[in-house]
Amino acid sequence: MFQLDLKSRKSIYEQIIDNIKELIITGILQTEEKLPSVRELSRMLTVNPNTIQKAYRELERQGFVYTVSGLGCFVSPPDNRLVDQRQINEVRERLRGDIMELFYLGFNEEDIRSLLQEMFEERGECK
Amino acid sequence: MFQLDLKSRKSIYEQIIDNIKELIITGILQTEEKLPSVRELSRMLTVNPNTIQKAYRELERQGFVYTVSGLGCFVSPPDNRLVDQRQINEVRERLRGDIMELFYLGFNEEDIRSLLQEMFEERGECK
Amino acid sequence: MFQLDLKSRKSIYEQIIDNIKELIITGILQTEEKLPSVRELSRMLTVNPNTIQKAYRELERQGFVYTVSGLGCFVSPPDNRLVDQRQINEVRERLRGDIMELFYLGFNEEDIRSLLQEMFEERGECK
Amino acid sequence: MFQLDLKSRKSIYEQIIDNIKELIITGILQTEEKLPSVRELSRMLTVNPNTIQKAYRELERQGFVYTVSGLGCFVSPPDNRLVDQRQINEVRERLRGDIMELFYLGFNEEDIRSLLQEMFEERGECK
DNA sequence: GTGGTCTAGACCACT
DNA sequence: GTGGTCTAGACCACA
Repeated sequence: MFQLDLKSRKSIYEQIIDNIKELIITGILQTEEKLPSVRELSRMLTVNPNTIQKAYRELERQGFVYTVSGLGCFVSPPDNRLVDQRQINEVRERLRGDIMELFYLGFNEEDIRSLLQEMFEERGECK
Repeated sequence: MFQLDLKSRKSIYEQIIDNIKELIITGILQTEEKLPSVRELSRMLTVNPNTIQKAYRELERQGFVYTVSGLGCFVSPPDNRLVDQRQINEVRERLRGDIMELFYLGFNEEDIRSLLQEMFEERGECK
Repeated sequence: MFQLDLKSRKSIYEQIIDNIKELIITGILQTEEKLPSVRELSRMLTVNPNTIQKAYRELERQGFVYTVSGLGCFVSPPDNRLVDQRQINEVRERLRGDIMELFYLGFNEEDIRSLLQEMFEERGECK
Repeated sequence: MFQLDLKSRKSIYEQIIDNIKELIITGILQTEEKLPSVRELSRMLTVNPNTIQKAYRELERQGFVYTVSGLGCFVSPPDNRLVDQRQINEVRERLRGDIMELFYLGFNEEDIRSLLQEMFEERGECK
């Protein structure tokens, strides 16, 4: 399904959230599709079940998945997902900082535009 | 100089790093300019000196400033920046995640491109 | 594990770094082996935990260990070492200074060569 | 005469000591040759005179130079220099650590031997 | 349990 | 004055 990077500074449950989000956003996990159970994913990633639980709970809070007691965890339809302006602003600010840092690292506008294009194409493929 | 957001999930020293980075990248702090001393900034932000020093040390590690013991902390000239591939990859990955999140939040490619253009223009102004 | 020299001019955290580096380089601490936790080593050496953490963080920065929050600190596999030219140059310069000092202290080229050979053999043994 | 590296982690007075030691060891500054006066060197390096003073005093303590009141500071003849076993051991230990670190950074015995040879030749030239 | 952050306050070396 | 190190002790998030 995906790999964790223990060496990363990101905590494990954040990595799980981000990975699953990405699988949903790119459409690899489709609406209403069932996610692996907590215990199953726990075994797959050799990670403490509590950690998986915490990630699932946060994904639910953000509206990406919903849980049916006794059945499991499923991908929400897109319009159930929580989209608030605050979240958009957060992403924008992060994006802004990263763009500035790329400039600082020697990238120019053109470089960044083609980097973006690359990412668009990469997304096109997984969709 | 800048304000801290104590409610932020970012730690204080990270906020300091990001703020100073931005002041340097946008040219508000110029090459060889002296940063406030550890104690001075500590007073300005009412933050413990150790926290400031931690931020300064990390900025030094990343090549944004250099420190002369007994004199203070100064903005590095651009060519002394530590540009290693690892750093670039980190930014790329963050950028990638943000772009994907924007898609999820309802942005399309065109929206993102104009967002980028906005940022380029904003940068043009402060330069 | 090792002893600190409180009379040394080297700071405590530097001594810790150097000692652990040596344990790793000589293979006494093996790849993926867990280092003592911050608090544990703190107790072993009767040194403040902050000081240990500073050492661990620097070792991480240099690529000798990696940290998993909540789990502990582990020896990096050799290929994850951060080998940047800057680091090599630092060692070279130190080496150069030491060689020159040996000349000054009355050693000649042959003396230094056999000193080197001694060190090679010593290393052969611990490997 | 020589350049200081303000970005270095070494303190300024240590850099001055090391540089002058090297000039003496390599013979660029010859026995009985007069060193620049404190004020003169202070201007040359744009460094506080107290810092120069401190470096000269330490060089004197180590036996590299001697001071004649009212006349200046002169290079000592080699046999006046202070050579104690403790000093030799310090250098040896540093050397040992550096060699080990080179191994860790991917150098093998042969690499190190030729590195050494390089340094010998470099020294031959300045002598 | 683990690491990560922060404060308050002390002491030292260097400029 | 400057930065650098260290301690003691607190609180948080994560596994």
